[in-house]
Amino acid sequence: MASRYDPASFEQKWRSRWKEADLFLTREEPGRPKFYGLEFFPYPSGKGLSVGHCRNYIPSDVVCRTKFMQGYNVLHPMGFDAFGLPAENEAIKNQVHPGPMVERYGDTYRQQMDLIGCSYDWSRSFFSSDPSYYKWTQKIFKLLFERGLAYRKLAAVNWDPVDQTVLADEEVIGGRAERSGALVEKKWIPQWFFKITAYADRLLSDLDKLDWPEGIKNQQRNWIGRSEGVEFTMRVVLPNDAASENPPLQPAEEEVFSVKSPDRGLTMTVFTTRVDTIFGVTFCVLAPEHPLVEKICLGVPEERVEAIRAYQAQAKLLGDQDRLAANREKPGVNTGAFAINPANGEKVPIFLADYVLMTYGTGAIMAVPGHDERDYEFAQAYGLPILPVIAPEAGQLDVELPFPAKDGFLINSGEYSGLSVAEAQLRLSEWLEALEIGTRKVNYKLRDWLISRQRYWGCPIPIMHTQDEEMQTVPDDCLPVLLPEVENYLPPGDGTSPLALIPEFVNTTDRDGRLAQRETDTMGGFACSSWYFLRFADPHNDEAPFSPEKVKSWLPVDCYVGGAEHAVMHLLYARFWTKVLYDAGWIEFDEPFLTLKNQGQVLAQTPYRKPREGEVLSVGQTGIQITFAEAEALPDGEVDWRWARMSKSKGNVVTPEQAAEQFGVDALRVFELFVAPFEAEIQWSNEGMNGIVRFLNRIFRWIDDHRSAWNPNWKNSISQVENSGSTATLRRATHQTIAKVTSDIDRFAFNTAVAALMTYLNSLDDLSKFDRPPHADALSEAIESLILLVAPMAPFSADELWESLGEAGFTYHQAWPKHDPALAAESEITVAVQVNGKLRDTLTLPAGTDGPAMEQAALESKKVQVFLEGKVVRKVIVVPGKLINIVVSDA
RNA sequence: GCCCGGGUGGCGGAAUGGUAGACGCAGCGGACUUAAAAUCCGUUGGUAGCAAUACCGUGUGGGUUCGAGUCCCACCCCGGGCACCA
Repeated sequence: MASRYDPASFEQKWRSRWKEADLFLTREEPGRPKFYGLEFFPYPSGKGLSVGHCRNYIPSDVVCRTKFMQGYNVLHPMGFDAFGLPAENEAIKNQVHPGPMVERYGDTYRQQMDLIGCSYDWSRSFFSSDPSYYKWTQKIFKLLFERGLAYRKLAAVNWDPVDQTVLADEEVIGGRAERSGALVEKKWIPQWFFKITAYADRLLSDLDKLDWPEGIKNQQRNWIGRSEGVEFTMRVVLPNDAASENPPLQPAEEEVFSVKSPDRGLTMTVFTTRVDTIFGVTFCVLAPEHPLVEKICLGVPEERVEAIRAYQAQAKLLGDQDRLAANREKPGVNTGAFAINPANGEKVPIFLADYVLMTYGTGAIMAVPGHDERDYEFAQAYGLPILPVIAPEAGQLDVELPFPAKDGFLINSGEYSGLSVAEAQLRLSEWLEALEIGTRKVNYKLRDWLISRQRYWGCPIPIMHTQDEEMQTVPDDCLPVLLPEVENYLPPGDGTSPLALIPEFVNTTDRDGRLAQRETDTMGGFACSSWYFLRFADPHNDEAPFSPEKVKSWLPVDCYVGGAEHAVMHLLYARFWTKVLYDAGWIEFDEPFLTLKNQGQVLAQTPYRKPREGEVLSVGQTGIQITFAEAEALPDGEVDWRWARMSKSKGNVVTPEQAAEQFGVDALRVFELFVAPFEAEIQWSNEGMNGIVRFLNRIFRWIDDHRSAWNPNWKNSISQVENSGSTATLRRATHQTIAKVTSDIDRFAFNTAVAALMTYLNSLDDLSKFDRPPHADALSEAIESLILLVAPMAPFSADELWESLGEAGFTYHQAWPKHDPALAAESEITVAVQVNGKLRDTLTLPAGTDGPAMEQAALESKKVQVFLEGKVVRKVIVVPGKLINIVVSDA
């Protein structure tokens, strides 16, 4: 009999029974509400799951199990993000083929997820590397291509000279390859992009309708980086170009930067968000690779050209990371050319400097050193004039520069002086527009999504290059373009894809039957994870990526759970694809994830020590991490134990297998739910786990002690039971707990839900203080409620307890308890009595005591009267059922 | 530098503007035991007091309010993200 929590005796039994019964097969009964609970698509690493990863899966599982018991049709699927660089790199390291390797790793994940009791419908599972899945990834690529949202252009990639391979941006940290540690070089290769910038505005504005953590939404807003400003054209004059001294202003052109033939006068277009500072322009800056530089070189003296060329060469060598390094002095070069400020006709020098980026705005700026910190630094370095044109107060002339703030008034700005910044921005933009040299414009920091990888292990891009150098999509009936089975998939090292070395793959025929060559790039892993949540609704469809009806019945995802590290990449890409599919009419919603939750990490005690003589700590490093064996060997005082994120490299990982062995799965689950709020970090501790084991033990014992009272038909007879004494007390506790646990799970407050169950258990033990035990039906209600309320959190124990009552089947199939507010209501209220806001007494009064009666009882209190002596009562605040505050003052 | 979070007992944490510290861990006292473990009961913010009780307490300083951990302003510290985007 189950008299204590002995997981070894029942866990495996229930795991097998759930499997035999296909317990978690998705129910699709008409007439029930639906709930789609999903966790981030994991890449199955060879290291397996730690109890840290479980923090993602357990809470989500609790919600899905609860929703099912509440009568929902629940979709709770799991699959694996198998394509991509992490898998390929690991396979290279192990000298195996990535396909079988990843499948093996996925199986391990699945076993571990089953171990911890996740309620996944495995019949819907897939790997993103399955041809039956990536066929449809290719189909969606074609849709993007056909809608003009996938294009190919020459672009710089991150090249790792040690590993001889291209790296994704996220594999480059601080300019160095994450794995090899080599300085990443720039390499120019034709690349595929998705035109996510076309959706920038919608991706930004639709954030407002999502129930996501504010921090994540903010990160996306920053990443998209919308800014409103003005783009306008400036005339460019060259030193030996006397003819162009005073030509008329040319109208603005459509293109981003307009370059005109020298005989008609050169112009440059700049973008600014601070058109109000236009009178403060003392120079202009072009990005080093700006096309106008070529024209300028034709009209400046030879020594200038040499300096320009030298600077361009130097700038080209620098990787982006070096360029963006903090606190770096700003190098640049004076071109010798000048721009004319349209506001005041002044001639200012044009510089080249790499602090201006060719990839943002027009690649050219008007520099206002008085009101921009970057321009200020540059002006100081090159001895350029710095002029104040905005002051905190109207008319104030002594402004401390740089003054970048936007709340101020114009000075030194001709007829615009005295206006506020906002007013001046409006008037000056209108003026530039009227002159037809400028236009208001919105720019985004967001860049197009670089999708191609010159690597083997990815979804092939379904494009053919014809003999006429056209690009054709592979016809639907030829999909999928299968990834060829090869022995050697190593990158060749020259920046081409390994697929390019396989003639049988490359050579094909185009739609007209002529010879053609396949695209040999593959898609980065983020493409595959941008639609997997749709496939789960209809995972075995071989006619289409999904049937619109099935997607309509399950999507959007009601609750999406994963780590905050995917705040921008995956979540932005998935939103983008969803909007494209919506625009194409494939689906009827344009946001995939209504609610998003980020779980906190799991930290473990990790040993560090102080640096020894001769050891130098790098910036930000506060100690030297040591192994547990080293820590053992050192004297206590020399080891500095800190909380650090669990990771294999730190040697502080606890696996779910270890936790299950030592404490049982249910203890693991309840611990992770209880020890801190869902979003917060938790600290792994064996003492904490022991506390949970104690709690589970007490549940088993209490139910064992009261099993003789169990009446399976209590629901039919309990309404006849007199509700008084210990029976009333018990039923009140039961119904209060049902209410609390239900609402806490609903709001992801699992820690307080567990606490409520612990409180409940304490009150069950207190029942022994009554002379008469509660009625057997009330006890039965308590037994059943307790088992069912813990079931989503500790499902193995719940089923074991349920069976120990003589009941058949699974708690998963029982209806979630409902609370009766009348039974939950307190018969007495505890009222706080304050004098001048300080607590002086608490009174116990019958529930429903009205305000005046409360006030009277408070004034009669002896403890209170002590504080009223010699005072005058000015006012009495009464919060019915809660509190009385008597405001007094000296007489 | 900018943008988000967050500072509450020895520790993890709880608290729709209304009794701060629920619940748990650790500690202390006791019961059971030959003993220990386990279990059970009690106790535990600080200071003073035999006690009743009083005073002080939610990072710091102000403010709003009958009443502030909670709202507002300024600042300090910690964690995370972004970082020359004109």
